Amino acid sequence: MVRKTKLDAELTRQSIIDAAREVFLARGVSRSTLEHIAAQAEVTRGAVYWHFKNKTEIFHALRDQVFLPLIDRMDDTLAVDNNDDSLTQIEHSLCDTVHELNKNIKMRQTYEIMMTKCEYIDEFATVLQQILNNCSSITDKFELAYERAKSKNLLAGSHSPHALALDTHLFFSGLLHMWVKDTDGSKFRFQATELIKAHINLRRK
Amino acid sequence: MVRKTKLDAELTRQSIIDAAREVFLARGVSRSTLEHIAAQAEVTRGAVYWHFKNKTEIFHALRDQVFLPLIDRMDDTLAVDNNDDSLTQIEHSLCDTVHELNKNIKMRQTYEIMMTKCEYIDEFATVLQQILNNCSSITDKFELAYERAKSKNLLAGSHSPHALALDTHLFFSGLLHMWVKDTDGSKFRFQATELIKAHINLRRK
DNA sequence: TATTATATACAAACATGAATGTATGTAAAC
DNA sequence: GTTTACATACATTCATGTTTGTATATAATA
Repeated sequence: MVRKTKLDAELTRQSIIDAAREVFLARGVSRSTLEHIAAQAEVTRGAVYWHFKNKTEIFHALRDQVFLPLIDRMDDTLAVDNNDDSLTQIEHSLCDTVHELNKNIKMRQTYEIMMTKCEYIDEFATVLQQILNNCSSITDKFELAYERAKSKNLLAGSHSPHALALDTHLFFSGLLHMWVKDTDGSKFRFQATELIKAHINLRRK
Repeated sequence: MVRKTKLDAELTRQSIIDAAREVFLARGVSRSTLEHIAAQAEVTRGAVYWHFKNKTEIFHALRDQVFLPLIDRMDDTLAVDNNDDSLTQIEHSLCDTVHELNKNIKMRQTYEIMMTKCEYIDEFATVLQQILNNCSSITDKFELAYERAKSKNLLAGSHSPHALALDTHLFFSGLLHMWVKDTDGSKFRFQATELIKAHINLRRK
């Protein structure tokens, strides 16, 4: 078989991305060769070079497919200003993210790659900056939610929504990092939801 | 010059480690070659191979020099059961770590390498496990300190020392990650101390 | 103490493998 | 007939590990 239909080609492209995810996860980005990826996708390097300029481009394609949607999703669950308890809303947003990571293997693997199997240098360094930006966007959403909680008199103590939001953001960053590193699930994954609840309960009146 | 005195040789060894830190930071561990490191240390690869088996061994030497001491230091500041306010003790322990990272360039660079410039695969994977272990050791120390705080009736609310310790640990993990990524210091570094204070104040009665 | 032997601390050269990118070939889709 | 979607072959670079050479520090010996 040689020349495929457009659909076939798109499937090939996707299978290369999927293969890259497996290979990156197993060998780390830098030690993964295009030959590894091609073999895993059951094509030759020719196909890989046809669809992608180089390994970096595959990496970015992989990232865009699952990482960005997760950010958007968090944004969404936080944005809605329904008449729910705002603290519960934050809690749900965090739990939802963890839940999504739990059930979505591709997303989980991609996250693991991005956090522990790649080096943020040169062309990857910009990714770090993007992560920081996404983070401050999410922190802003937290802050708004905490402000709503404050105005509804749901908060214990008299802490500023801004400080609370930063604290929650750092907590969740830490949780995600540990969640990813805890591959056997014995330390964090099994109790992630409880940790989130406890974190939010610290703030409840 | 060829054969040096034992002291000279030790200086050479150290300069190779220092060179590796610079090179790792600039190019990432995987893209750093022994030639790069040798050049930075102003020796040849012959010297590098004399002192180290390979790049991995240099990495571990680098890590042991600054990473382990930092863990020990945290352990120490937390272990003492003086009659200080236990919450302040935790706060000081965290601030002290941040302060150390601020003033100790080598430590800061090494931390940055370990967090964003290396891939945790194969021989490095064990490092991840060690990190997790160190973390739970520190979490235990937090928990003991929170128990002391509770018995002295310093805590707001009725949260368990265990939950508080985990929350603090995750907060601090997140903070360190962001602190490292925030290389220009505009988002986290400048207010790390305030963030820590705010985190602890959430717990104060 | 002077001489000799040996191990040390590298430098320099070499040999090898592996990854990359490119160029070319080709059969089927359009 | 032309372009597409690859496979195959080729050229080049580059990093690694090893081997060899060598001047000197240091230990052994006389």
